[in-house]
Amino acid sequence: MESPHFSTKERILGAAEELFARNGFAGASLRELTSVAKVNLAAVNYHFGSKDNLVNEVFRRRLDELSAQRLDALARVLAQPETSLEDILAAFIHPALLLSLDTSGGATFVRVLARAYAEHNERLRKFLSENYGHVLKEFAAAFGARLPHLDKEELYWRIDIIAGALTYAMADFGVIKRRASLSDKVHRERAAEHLIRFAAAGLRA
Amino acid sequence: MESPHFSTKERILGAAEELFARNGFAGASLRELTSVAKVNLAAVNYHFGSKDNLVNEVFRRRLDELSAQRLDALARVLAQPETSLEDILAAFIHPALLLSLDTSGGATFVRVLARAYAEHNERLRKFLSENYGHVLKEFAAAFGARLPHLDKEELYWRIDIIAGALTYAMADFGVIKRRASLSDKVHRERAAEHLIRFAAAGLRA
DNA sequence: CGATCGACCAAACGATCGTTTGAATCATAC
DNA sequence: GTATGATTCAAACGATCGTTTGGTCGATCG
Repeated sequence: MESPHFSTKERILGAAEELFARNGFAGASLRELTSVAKVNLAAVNYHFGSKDNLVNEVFRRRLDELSAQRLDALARVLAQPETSLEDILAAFIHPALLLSLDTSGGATFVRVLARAYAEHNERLRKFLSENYGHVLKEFAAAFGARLPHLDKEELYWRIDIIAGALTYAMADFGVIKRRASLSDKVHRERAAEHLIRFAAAGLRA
Repeated sequence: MESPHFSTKERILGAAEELFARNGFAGASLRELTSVAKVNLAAVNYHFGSKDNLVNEVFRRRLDELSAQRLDALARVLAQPETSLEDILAAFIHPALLLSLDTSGGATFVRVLARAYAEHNERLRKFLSENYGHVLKEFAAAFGARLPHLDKEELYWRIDIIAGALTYAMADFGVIKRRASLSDKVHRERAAEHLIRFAAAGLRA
């Protein structure tokens, strides 16, 4: 699964990403995880202290860059003379799309992200909120400035729905499978286009 | 939690609904479950055979009626001289809204439903698809007849996004909490209104 | 060379899991 | 009243979980 020239910590993180996506956090055992990573069972506690902290590090490895890319893209479109809702939505969605196209684990991580939304794990939610909550806040402000006809409550509702739909779509949660003739790349790019148009229309309604 | 005049099977189903919503299917142990239900540990295997089958029965208890109500509502709006997208969406969403307002476990069950979407449990997905997949098929046909400008692929994508957003919204997945001044009933009714308008606009785009 | 320290390993720890067992208890029918 | 079948019960089963232990390996340095 993971080439042997990766370090022990990297192999553990890679296997964790894989198994967390497939079986959830509680459903992935350290024994299966260390077996996939080809490391000793005790290596997880040695390098990461505990399984809980391993979960945190799996997120930190990807979210630092994803959040930076999203904020970069947002700043870039806000610097334009005119910024459409579609631009802001693209700034949010495209970095996640790029990550989902990454062949070295990024695609798997997007599914792990969806797991985090779904499981109500209070410890994990706190970690994510404390470390990456400011990203959502900045996007909410950008939307709000361009939707003055929506009061704060209604705006929050719609952003909430968009975040849910995005998570759902990016993680391939749906029952409908892509057509075999379409490559994964094309499949995901179309999903992003649909989602942006869908969300923009919903926000303006 | 559950009044003692309920039968053992009913107390088990009620406690299972509660704990599955809070901790997921794998995360809810039979020991905590039977403790909440005030029944013996062995009662689950005696009355339901296994934990897996208990999960199935928790769904069957609610989904039979929910599916019937959705199909009833769909047939009713399709019998009208003119049927809008909003009508069809309401036929899908309103029964779930009613269930989420039910104070005797229905509200909890909606969160269990969202768990089923989130967890990729193959066994459970197969059970749900085999028993209730025809409902989604009928709604897809109704949408498709009114959206001739969308090819099949695009239509499926949008319905998929709507189903995800609905699941997300109804289960109160979002981080944004409702204002304390709003009652739960008003809160959920507004969510349904927003979702219907949002989804209709997205489908027409 | 011997000492040192981080990395790795097999093995075991205590806890918890779903499930099974066999006896006790209850209601119902004769 | 007593036999019968369904239900409930305490207790234990084997399996698996995250974690810890104590020792071994191997590179680095004085």
